[in-house]
Formats: sequence, C-alpha cells, structure tokens
Amino acid sequence: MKQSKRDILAGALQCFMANGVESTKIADIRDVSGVSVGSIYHHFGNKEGIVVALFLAGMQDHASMQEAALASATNVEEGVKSIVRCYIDWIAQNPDWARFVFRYRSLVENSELAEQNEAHKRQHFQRLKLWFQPYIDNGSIKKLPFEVYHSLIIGPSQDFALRWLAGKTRGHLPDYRELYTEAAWQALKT
Amino acid sequence: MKQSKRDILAGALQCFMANGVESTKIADIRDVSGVSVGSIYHHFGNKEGIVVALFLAGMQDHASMQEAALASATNVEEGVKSIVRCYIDWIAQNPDWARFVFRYRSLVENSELAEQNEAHKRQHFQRLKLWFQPYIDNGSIKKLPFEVYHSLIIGPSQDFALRWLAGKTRGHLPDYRELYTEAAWQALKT
DNA sequence: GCGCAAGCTAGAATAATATTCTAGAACTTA
DNA sequence: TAAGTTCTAGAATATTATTCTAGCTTGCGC
Repeated sequence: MKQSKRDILAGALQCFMANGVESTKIADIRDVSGVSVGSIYHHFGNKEGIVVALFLAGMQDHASMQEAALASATNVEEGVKSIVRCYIDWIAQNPDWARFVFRYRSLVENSELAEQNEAHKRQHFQRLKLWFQPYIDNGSIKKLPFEVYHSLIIGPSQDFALRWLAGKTRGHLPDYRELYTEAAWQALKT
Repeated sequence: MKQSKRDILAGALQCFMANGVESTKIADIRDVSGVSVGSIYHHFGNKEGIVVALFLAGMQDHASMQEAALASATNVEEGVKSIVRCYIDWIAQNPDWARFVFRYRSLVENSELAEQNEAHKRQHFQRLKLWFQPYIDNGSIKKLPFEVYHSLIIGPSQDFALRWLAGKTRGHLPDYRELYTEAAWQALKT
C-alpha cells in the first residue's frame, strides 16, 4: 500500500477517535496526514470510504490472528479457549482500532461498500465451522444451532471489552482473560 | 410531551433507521414529521439532540421494564433469568428502537449531552446491585467482581440479538429465549 | 374578553463542509 | 524516453447544518 494511503488511514483513525467520524472534516485529515484533499478523494472516494477501509483492515487483522491461534489448537477445549484469548488480546493490543471497529461497525454494515466485508466474514465463519464440526458431531461440546456458538463464546468478553474500552470498568481487560476463557468453555462443554 | 416533539422523534427514528443518522437531513425529518426546521431546532437544539433524546427514552423504557421484572422475582435464579427474558423481550418488541440504540450508543456516549444518561445508568446499576448483593453474600451465586456479572448475564443474548436485528440469523430471537436464559443461570450458579 | 408574556413555528439567510473539477507532476513500462 | 496512467494540489461548487427574525399560539392575570 502506498505510503500516502497509509498516512491518510493513520491520520483518519487519529481524528476519528479524537472527535468522532461525523465531526472530523476532510480538512482535519489533510492537516494531520499532510495529504491533500484531492489525494484523499482520489484514494478513498469519500469519507465513508476511509471508514470502510479502516474497518476492513481491522477485521481482517483480527481474523487472521484468530485462524492462526485455532490452527495450533489440538482439541476443542483449546480451540474454544484460544478464540476467547485471541479476541481479548487483539482488543488489548489495539484498543483504538478496537474502539473504532465497535463504534462504526453498523455504519459499515449499512454501507454500500459492505459486500467485501460480508464475503470475508462468510469465508472466515466457514473455516471456523469446519474446525468445530467434528467436535460437535462426536459430542465433545453441546449440540446447538451453529449461530449460537459465537454468542456463547464471545458474548461475555465482548460486553466487558466494550465497557473497558470506554474506560467504564475498574478492572483491566487482560486480568479477566482466564475468567472469560473458562466461562466460554463451561458454556459449551458437555 | 408536546405532540410536535413526539412527531419529530417518531419521524426521526423512521428516517434514521431508513438511511442512518448521517444521511438523514433535517429537511427529511421535516418532510416526514410535518414539523418545520425551525421547530425541530427549537425543541432539540441540533441533530445530535434528537439522537440523544431517542436514545435516552429507549434506555429508560427498558430499564423500567427490567426493574419491574426484578421486583417480582423471589429468588436469584428467577432474578437472573428475568433479566435475560426482559432483555430479549424488549428487543423483540421494539426492534427498530433496539437497532437504533445499539447503532448509536457510542455516538451518545461520546456526546456532551451524555451526563443525563450516565446518571440514570448509575442509579439503575445501583438498584441492581442492591437486589443481587444478598445472594452474592450468601453464596447463592458465584462471587465475582461486580462488573463481570453484566457481561455473563447479558453478553451472549446481546451478541445474538445484534445479529438477529441485522437479519443475519436463521433462528428467531424469541425462540432462543430459554436457551440464553438458562445459559446465564448456568454461568452464575454455584 | 383583553392584553401580555412565553413558548413555538416557519422559512429565508448564512456558514460550514463534503465533493467535484481541472491542470499539471510524478511515476510505469514498453 | 515518451505515452499512458496514476497521483496531487487547491480552487470552485454543491450540499446541508445551523442561526436568525418576524410572526403565530397558548395560557393566564385582570
């Protein structure tokens, strides 16, 4: 990726997190990134294009980390737990990016540019399904509608992470890593 | 509340959910609600003011429903379960309002006008704490940092509800009411 | 019922901001 | 190296939020 594009994204994330997408002006991004208004439009089409690009990059970064973690797990328990750990770790390591992704998720999902996101998500989901299916079939974890697993595994840490990212918690997210990891496993094990 | 104010809120919710807050123009709200631009600004100050009002009303509606449910529960298990049921029911009964609340939560939380929300939330949270504390003390449920309970109780249904509201699930949210209710209880019981 | 104050309403005027346009600079590659 | 392509800058334009002002309505003391 071109350096100027990278600069635009970095500057935009900075502005978006400081003042929100709505109140950051294209001129703000120009000032922070040093790239002209014309270039910004050349690369991203419009403000939403910047938001979508930032969002997709975040999702993909997390997804690949998750798949790597899953690949080295050798049983369901480790699989489930590695997903939770990876989730918490990604958020703890990229808090601003995570705030951005949570905050503007629906903006992206309701955008015209969302098909790319959908496609990636479907593929990722498909790979997760393949990994877990044998364990579902052999009764190592509860048999449930597939769409429910995600919520049982990630739901609790997601809720907490949101409040942690907003600075609304006493405890530090990583300190609860094992708590949520264990809770996810307890929710699924037979 | 004045009828014109109500009309503005109803029209705004309709517009916001059809096209998103960013792309609904004040003029759109005027067209749908039949109330002039001047009146809209008189009542709500600016577009964000409308968003905040709509958000607060939703939160308070749900909170009072939740407190009513809790008041008629006579033991912890019923208390925990009634919170989950109430949560799912409110979302299933007010899907558009729920979509709005989820989608623009962070917009409101990052707004100047958010103190009112914070105050209400703290009070509500305090009342929940009072209700649960005796059961925590006598060991009817796990002893955990207080801030973790919310995520264990609501997290899974929240995650599923978000996908249900986005039309991304096969199953119907209310069909999983007992599944999530039971899961929450299993996560907390000793 | 009358008059006045407060709150409300309409739509025009203004200001802020996103987006487009144009001309040219900098690469790419045959 | 020259044609083609991509990129850049900043001015011009279009869109949209917000403010302003003048008039309308409602409630209330007399």
